Amino acid sequence: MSDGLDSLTVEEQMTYLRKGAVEIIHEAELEERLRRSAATGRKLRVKAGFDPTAPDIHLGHTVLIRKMKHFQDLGHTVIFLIGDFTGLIGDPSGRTLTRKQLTREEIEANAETYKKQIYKILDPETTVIDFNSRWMLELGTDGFVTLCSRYTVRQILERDDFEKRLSENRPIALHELLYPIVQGYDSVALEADVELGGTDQKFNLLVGRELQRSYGLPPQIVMTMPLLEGTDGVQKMSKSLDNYIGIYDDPADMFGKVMSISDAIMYRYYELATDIPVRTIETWRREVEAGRRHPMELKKGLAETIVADYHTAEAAASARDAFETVFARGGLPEDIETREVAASAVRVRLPKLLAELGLAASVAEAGRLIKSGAVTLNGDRVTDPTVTVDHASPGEYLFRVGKRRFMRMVVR
RNA sequence: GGACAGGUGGCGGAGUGGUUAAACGCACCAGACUGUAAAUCUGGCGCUCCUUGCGGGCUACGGAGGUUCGAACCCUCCCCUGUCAACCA
Repeated sequence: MSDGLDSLTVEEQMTYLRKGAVEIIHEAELEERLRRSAATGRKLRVKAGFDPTAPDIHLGHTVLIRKMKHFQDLGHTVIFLIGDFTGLIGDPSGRTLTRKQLTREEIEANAETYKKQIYKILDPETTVIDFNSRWMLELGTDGFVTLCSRYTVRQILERDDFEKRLSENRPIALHELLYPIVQGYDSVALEADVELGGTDQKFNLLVGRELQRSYGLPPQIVMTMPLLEGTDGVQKMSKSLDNYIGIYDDPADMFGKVMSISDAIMYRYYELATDIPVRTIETWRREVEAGRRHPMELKKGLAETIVADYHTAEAAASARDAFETVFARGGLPEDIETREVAASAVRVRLPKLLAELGLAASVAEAGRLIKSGAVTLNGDRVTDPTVTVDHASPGEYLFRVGKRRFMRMVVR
């Protein structure tokens, strides 16, 4: 899809880059820089920062990464910045306490994980990966103090989060105030032309502008992207809320998770997590509203598109087949995990067995699931938690817990 | 260092000596209804053991001790958070 995009006019490039963005500060500046870039051949330096502690990328992150890709498509330099120094602070949220310091090895390992994932979207040949400890450590304590002198407490406290916590009498650790400064200085060190971030990053991105100005550099253009809601459809997608779709989720999982989102949020996923043009999405939406298209079909299409993006078209097609088999026709998935167990004379109670097989979090939990009718053994619903399973002779058992947990146990 | 307020389950938030594994709400899980959607309704929501019983054991209300037949609740010390005060005495 990157073919021929570098021959677009500046107007066309602007349209391409605007897609999905919440805010661009300022459009005129971006346009000007694109124009100059076209004239001089100097590529824009586009930066986005990532947390070194959480290298598991989910669909929410891809909204930003896709935007990076758009710049890449236009021939600009994209810098994937791993905030290994910033990671010591942790972006202030009021919830996060000081994070544990990662070792060099852990950071390297996480970086590798990142690479594997982002190269599903970004071009491995041209993407620049950098670490902010590179210049932060070099800065030294004295340099850091000097850096801090360029910003005032009042300016930092403008940040909504700080203001809120202050008024609610909740603590703010001193080092949290430094986070925006460090992130802003990254833009100085990298001489960034553009910084991308989620809407929640706006303050930090703007600090970058101020600091660059203070250092006599042209202030970066700030572009914010929406935060994609998680599978619950309400809160932003995040690992800690367990409402995320990881791009490394296996095809069946990924397909199922997409299918579980609400119809209302489906269009947003289409818009932010796929490359399908907005016009097409709008057409579909109207068709659904007019009753000419079934929302479930549209959602299956979404799930298939997303799975294909991070796996393969074949994997996506078979995930769809499996989904239809299991849920539309009440059948069984093809690839049920099988556990082999040696025969023994011991009769094991079902709750304990389910816990041991990993089908329930604990024995107590398994008992509850059984009582609530969530468990079937070889297709028969079991509601008595005292049922035991015979291990004595070879045989095969098929467990189903809830709608989506299956396991086959073979006794030999 | 001082005065005052506060620290309860994933989160919010009741409870202030005795059926309190801890009200209620959110989140979460399961069931029903469906399109594995949403909404709605129902049940559940620390761990473990067994003879599954309004059963036994263990763990839990910032931490450590103590008082008591019995403590989240009272006392002591400690840790943490916030508010006020702080300098011209």
